[in-house]
Amino acid sequence: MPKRANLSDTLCPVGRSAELLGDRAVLLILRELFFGRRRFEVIAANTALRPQLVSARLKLLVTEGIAERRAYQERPVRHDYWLTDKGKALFEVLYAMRNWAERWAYAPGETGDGHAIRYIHRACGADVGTATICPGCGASLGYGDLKGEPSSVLKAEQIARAG
Amino acid sequence: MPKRANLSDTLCPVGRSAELLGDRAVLLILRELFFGRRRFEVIAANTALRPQLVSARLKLLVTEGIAERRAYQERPVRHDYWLTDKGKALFEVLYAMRNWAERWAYAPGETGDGHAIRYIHRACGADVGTATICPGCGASLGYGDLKGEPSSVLKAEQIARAG
DNA sequence: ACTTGTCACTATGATTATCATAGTTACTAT
DNA sequence: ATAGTAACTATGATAATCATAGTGACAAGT
Repeated sequence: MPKRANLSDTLCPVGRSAELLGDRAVLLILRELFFGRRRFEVIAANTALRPQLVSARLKLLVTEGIAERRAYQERPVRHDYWLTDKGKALFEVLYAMRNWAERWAYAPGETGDGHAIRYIHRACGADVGTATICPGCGASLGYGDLKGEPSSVLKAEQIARAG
Repeated sequence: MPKRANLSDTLCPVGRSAELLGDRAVLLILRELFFGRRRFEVIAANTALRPQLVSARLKLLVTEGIAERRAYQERPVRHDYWLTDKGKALFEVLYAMRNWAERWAYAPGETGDGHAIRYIHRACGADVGTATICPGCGASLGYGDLKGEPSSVLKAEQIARAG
């Protein structure tokens, strides 16, 4: 591709988000980070992206202040990637994407019964479905409040990919 | 690019959404459709995307059941594009993207005072800020409930693009 | 000491999506 | 007959992504 027009200089907030999020690799890597998978090889395996792409996008996420590269051990030095606050704030976007897909992107029965990923409100244990306000206790829901639980069919796929 | 791996066959809902939404052109065109801009030339001008791209993505959105191509006049036949229910359901995603950018993607003072786009709850007139529940009346907010009002600086940019 | 293994990448060459610019089709208006 | 508009399509150049392979730094095992 030629040099894409840069959207960072538009004043439109959707345009600015699109500059970052309008990229499959970025979205998949963010998904991994939100699932707590922080290591390069794990991310590459789960997303099925080539290492150069993972490398390039992680660098981008770091320079954009969305992820942070940390050494998790010395000798040998090994690094992993953590979401910053700016990165964690993207949870609402990924959650909205998940909610849309749960409703619109599956054939009937494809996920077994119920959702491909169930989200549980840690504080009260309620299955929140696709809500942004806990149907059990009324609390508003953000990253950290929820625990994602893949359905058995999705879990099987993830194991196949990792293996 | 070579044939990308297709994400539609993953069971992960974020992956399925990413297959569609992980594309700058798709996001920008959706933004236009949500703003009620339905005609090819208008979309192309506002997004600054080349007509082939607009054409290709609109076709994709139609085959995915997200947009619908309608004739708005005969003699000469002219078409425009409307969001379907499946498309309208993507509002939460775009709204989350806007909310994230309003908080994280601007330098201080860059939008004048306040947000780049203000959203007003049609029913009660309250400025909802970045909420998903109206702070004025407590109603939950979806597409159709809100009226987007670009700030003066953003409006100026849009006029410049269209002109 | 030497092989094997792991992690986090980088290198190379092929493919193809997107770009910039221009052209097309089908009609209306003057 | 000429000019204009809407909604595209065609062509050739450029660069992002692909598939496959390789690298560097270290650890563990024989």
